[in-house]
Amino acid sequence: MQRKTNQRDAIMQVFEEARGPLNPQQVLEAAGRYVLGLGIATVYRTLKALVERGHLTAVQIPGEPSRYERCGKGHHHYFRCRTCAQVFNIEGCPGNFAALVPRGFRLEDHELVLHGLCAGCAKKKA
Amino acid sequence: MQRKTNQRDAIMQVFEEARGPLNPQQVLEAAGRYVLGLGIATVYRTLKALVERGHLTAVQIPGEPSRYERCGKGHHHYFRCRTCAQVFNIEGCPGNFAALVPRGFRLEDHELVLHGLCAGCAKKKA
DNA sequence: ATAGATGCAAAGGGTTTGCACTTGA
DNA sequence: TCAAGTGCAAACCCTTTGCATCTAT
Repeated sequence: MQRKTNQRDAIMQVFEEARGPLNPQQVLEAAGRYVLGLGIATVYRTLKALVERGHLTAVQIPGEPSRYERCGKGHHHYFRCRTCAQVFNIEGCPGNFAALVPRGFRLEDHELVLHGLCAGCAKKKA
Repeated sequence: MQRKTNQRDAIMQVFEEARGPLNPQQVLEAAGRYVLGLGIATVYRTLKALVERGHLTAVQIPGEPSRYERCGKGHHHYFRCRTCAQVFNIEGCPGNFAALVPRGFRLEDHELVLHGLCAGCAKKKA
């Protein structure tokens, strides 16, 4: 991560434009429009490096490959559309889950994923 | 799933004794004590068949292989220990997340995973 | 007897790594 | 110039599949 390259610029640009977390394949397709011949290995290497440098965070949606998004968006959660499989960021957090954990357990963090239909797919279905 | 076999009995027995969802490797290790020579392919095939028959459900903990547990435990969530990586079932559900979803989205389901230290690991650390 | 079930090994899909080539500084 | 960065292909890990063998009925 010492040099500025077209590949890296393209990958970072893609995350600027993203509306939700992206998986490596999506990054390859999107960034590949800026840099022809972009390889999947470069995508993985860049994602990993950006996570280590604190520019991206990994987002795990159960049953899917890792997705990534820019850091600094604050604590939030995700909504995954059952129809189009897109993942959207959700603002806000219902908060305190401490009451759920058994005696002696120490709660440090939580992840919440909502499932359903996004606005677009819900409209199409109606 | 038409015949009764030792392999299948062993695998189902393992789920009777489980305190939380198990991944295929854990099932292989546990069931392998009852049936020597049990193969991983049989585990995967049996898990898949049991899910299709409605005896098991797949549980996805972000960033990990699928885990499985018996159906009929009602709606619940999970707690994953950061130290020992075990996953525990959590009773109860903080409930209504409808307020979080953007206008036009249709909420159908949710998953919640809590992270931290289980009682055993918290005690050791203290 | 015979089709279902199993175990092995090979094949798949996603991710990582080795290595020679390219390129930014 | 020359090491960081890249692309390709091979390697890996987890999961699935093909196939010969075993076994419950």
